[in-house]
Formats: sequence, C-alpha cells, structure tokens
Amino acid sequence: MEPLPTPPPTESELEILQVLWQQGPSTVRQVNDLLKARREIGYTTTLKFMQIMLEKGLVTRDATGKIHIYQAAVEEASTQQRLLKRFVDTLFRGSASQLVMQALGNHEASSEELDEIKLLIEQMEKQQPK
Amino acid sequence: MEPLPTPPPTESELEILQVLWQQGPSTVRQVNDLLKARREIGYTTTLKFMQIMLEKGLVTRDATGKIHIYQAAVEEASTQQRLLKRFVDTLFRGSASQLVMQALGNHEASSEELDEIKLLIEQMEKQQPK
DNA sequence: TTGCGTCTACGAATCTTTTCGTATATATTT
DNA sequence: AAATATATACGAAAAGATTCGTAGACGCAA
Repeated sequence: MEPLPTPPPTESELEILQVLWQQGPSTVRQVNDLLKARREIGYTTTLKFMQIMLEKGLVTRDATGKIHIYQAAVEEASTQQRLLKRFVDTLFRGSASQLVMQALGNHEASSEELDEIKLLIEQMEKQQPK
Repeated sequence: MEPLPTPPPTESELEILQVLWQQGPSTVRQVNDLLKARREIGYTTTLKFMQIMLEKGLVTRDATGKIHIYQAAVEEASTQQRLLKRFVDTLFRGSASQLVMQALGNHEASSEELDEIKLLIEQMEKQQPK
C-alpha cells in the first residue's frame, strides 16, 4: 500500500512542474499559455504531458468539472534534491562544492543572497566541524 | 569557417567525457573498463558512443595506429557551465543561489571547501557590490 | 597457415521522449 | 438550431538516445 515512488520527471515534465509549483493548481490551458511564452508548444502536447504525469503520479487533478485542475504531487524541494544529486554526480563527480563554485562564479547573485549563503556556510561549519 | 558549436552531450556522453577529462587521452577499451565499474555496458556500445561523439565534435581522435586514441574536444569547465545554466534555469528558475543553498544544505562539504567558498563570496562582494 | 583475440565500422532493434492529429463531448455564440 | 470554440482522450508518428549483433581487418600464437 506504499505509494509508488514517482519516477524522475523528464525535462519537459519539469517545465510543467515548474509552472505548477509557481502558480499552484492550474488548468492545462493556463500551463500551456505560460509554456508558450518560453517556446513553441501545442496545446495537446501540453495536455498529453500532463496526462502522462498524472499516470506517473507527478501530479494529481480535480476532474470534477469539465475543465480539469492539476496540481503538483511532488514537492519542489525534494525534487530539486533528487535531480541535483544526479547532476552533481554525473557532472561534478559528486563534489557539491565544485558545483557551488561554478554556480557562484558565473551567475549573478545579489549581495543579500550572498550573505544568506555565507550564513548558511557558517551554520554548517558549527554543526559539523571536521 | 567557424567551428560548429558542439551540441550538448547526452547523459551517456557525459559519462564518457567525465572519463576523458579525468584520465586524459584514452582508448575505447580503457574508457569501457572504467564505465563497466559503474554499470553494465558492452564494449561496442561504448565504441558507438565515442564514434557518435566524434561526429558531434565532442571528442577528437588519433587514428594513426590501429588502436584509436580519443580525447575530449570540449573543456570540462565550459561544459559544466553550459549544462549548469540549463539546469538552474529549468529547476531553479534561474536562481543560482537557490541552487547553491540546496547543494550546500544537503551534501557533505569539508570545512576547507566551505572556507574556499566563503572566500569566493567575499571576492564577489568586493567586485560588484550592488 | 590456421585459428584466436582484439580492433573498428556499421546497421538496426529497442526504448524513451516529444509532438501532434483526430475523434468526441460539451459549452457558447449567432 | 447551427456554427464555433474549447475541453479531454487516445493513438501513433517523429525524433532522440541507448544498446548490441555482426562483419571485416589485423596481429599474434600455436
């Protein structure tokens, strides 16, 4: 009776989760409109994806009315976590800090964000000083 | 006459680049042996990948002798850069620091690494204080 | 020289992901 | 009511990625 572990979302599925995480429960139309802002994509394509995601358990939907309302069934943070791990493993040989350096070195980050990160680091150093 | 921009490597191709970056110029046999340490994979599969990568321009090879020697044709850092950007965009809505927080918060990092990162942050703050 | 091991080349099967056409139902407008 | 617009469902094409079988070349050992 355990809920099956959801498979990792594909890239396209991630785009959709992204929207659902940001916007909350949405219709296919709403999701598609936002996706179209980023790239060419047909309505039925988006629909199909969301149906597949439903089967996979990545989303749930309210099909009470004629227009179905979808919402993410997986958490943003834990999903990021899973994919980040795989990413770090295959591209940075498991070294998170290597990735951090790359990420910080080449992207913009506000000084508030930087401060926040420094704080985080200090906390980590206190917790597990080795 | 511009060299065509190489397409982004697939996941399997990344595994191979990983090996080439780490080991330097290698034969198919050498690469395959290392890959097999991680997972099941046939020799001709690896060979095929490396031939495809040659076509794509991801690797070059010295085919002087009977046994060809391959080496990475793309830099590790810039490849990480490209893929990291896409990753951050689709999973963290473009916020590198969001990713950094996740990465630091959930992976082990030695205090030396953390110090290094703190240093990097301070340098960034000096350079572009906004 | 015959046979075994190892190499590259290549075609093609398989699997996954992406994309969309078409059918059908149900509202909404004229 | 007929035409138009907008839904979902579903099949299947198209595109991409992975995997391997088989063939042919070459070197080396028996």
